[in-house]
Amino acid sequence: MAEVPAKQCTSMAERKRQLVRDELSEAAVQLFAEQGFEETTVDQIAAAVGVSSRTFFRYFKVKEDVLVEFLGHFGEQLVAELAARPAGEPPLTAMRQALTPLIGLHLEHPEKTLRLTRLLLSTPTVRARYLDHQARWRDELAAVLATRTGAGPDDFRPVLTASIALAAFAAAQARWADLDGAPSFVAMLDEAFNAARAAVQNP
Amino acid sequence: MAEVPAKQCTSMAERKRQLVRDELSEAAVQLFAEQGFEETTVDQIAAAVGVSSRTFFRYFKVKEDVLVEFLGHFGEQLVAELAARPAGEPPLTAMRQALTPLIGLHLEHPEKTLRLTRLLLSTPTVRARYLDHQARWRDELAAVLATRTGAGPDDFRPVLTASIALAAFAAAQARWADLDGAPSFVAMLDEAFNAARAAVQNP
DNA sequence: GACTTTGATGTCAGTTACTGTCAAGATGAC
DNA sequence: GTCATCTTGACAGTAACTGACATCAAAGTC
Repeated sequence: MAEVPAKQCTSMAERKRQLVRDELSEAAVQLFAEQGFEETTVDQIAAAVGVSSRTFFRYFKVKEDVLVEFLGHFGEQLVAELAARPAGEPPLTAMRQALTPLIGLHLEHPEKTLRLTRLLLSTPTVRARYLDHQARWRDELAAVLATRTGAGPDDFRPVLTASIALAAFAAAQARWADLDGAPSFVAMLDEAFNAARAAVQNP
Repeated sequence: MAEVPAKQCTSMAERKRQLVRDELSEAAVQLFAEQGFEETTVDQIAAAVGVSSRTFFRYFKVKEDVLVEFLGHFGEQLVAELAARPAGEPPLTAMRQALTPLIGLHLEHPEKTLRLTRLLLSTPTVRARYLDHQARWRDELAAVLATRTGAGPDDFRPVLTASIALAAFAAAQARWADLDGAPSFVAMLDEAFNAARAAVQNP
């Protein structure tokens, strides 16, 4: 009984789709790491999984998304973590706390995360797409913060709180990748948040 | 004597190049506004100016850059303005002050700026590229701030100060475009900066 | 169990962004 | 005038995408 995979709501077809999707992004990251992003064609990725390139584009809007997707759940998860924070917690603190478990999650596979982060930050077209995703996360996070604090639609605080938190995260992430995956991602995140406070304190 | 164009260091050839460049971006913005970004081909832009599409790509690395380029000097100008701020001024205040004259500059052509901003924020590939440029500005601004404050390379404060200022700018810009070019861009910028302060004050 | 419907896929053709290469014309130095 | 440099156009080629259509398998429906 315990063996039967929890069927939840995911149909057979849906799980099949997810499988193809996972294999595609897995193969893509592999190939990107070996040959670089620009040097790898969509045909190669599709061939590695045994599907046509047309199918690839049915799963990912653009080539870049296969990478962003890989860290893709990060956005959703972050929104979920934020929503789960206690209501009384001040916004920026809530953001800071929401980040911790996700970072821990990613650091379970440090080498993979590192390779991925490097690709994400070094290839211009990928980086651009990544930033665009981050902007979407920012807006979703801001929406959650707005409902938490009851801020009106013309209040800038939610967006800026989300922006600051993501900026701190980005800074820590870049530093972490720069130091070849230094052990203390979380410590750097704290440093970054403190730097944000200092930046505003000394106006 | 006063009639003679200040020849400075720009050679004839260089000015000719600048002319082509300007005409290309002018024509591009025109066409984008009429038909949309994706619907306009590089061939059309080039044809409108009377050059080959090959030449277009000698001036702009990618199609998106012709738009970003248009607001492109913004980054350099911002760095210059920041560098010109008095040394004693606190970093975030310096950033805030550096923004004012640039906004004023852009608001000299409100309808043009508005059309451009809309294109910049609404087309995904353009927006992505724009964010990437912003990230580059952020790093340059951070470098200037670091030398101003004497911060070391492992100090997060410069990057975060720049990030926060640009985030405030972006928020104000988005709101401004959303309100069809409301009159008070500068007022909104102040609001956004205050929101950043508030976001950090209530931790 | 036959029938229908739905969804995923492959194939193919076509568009467009972008790049390398080479030859031709303009420009400026001498 | 002549050589060198710079800019451009023409052409060919690659690769990212997209739309249209046929096919095949799984999932109901009766």
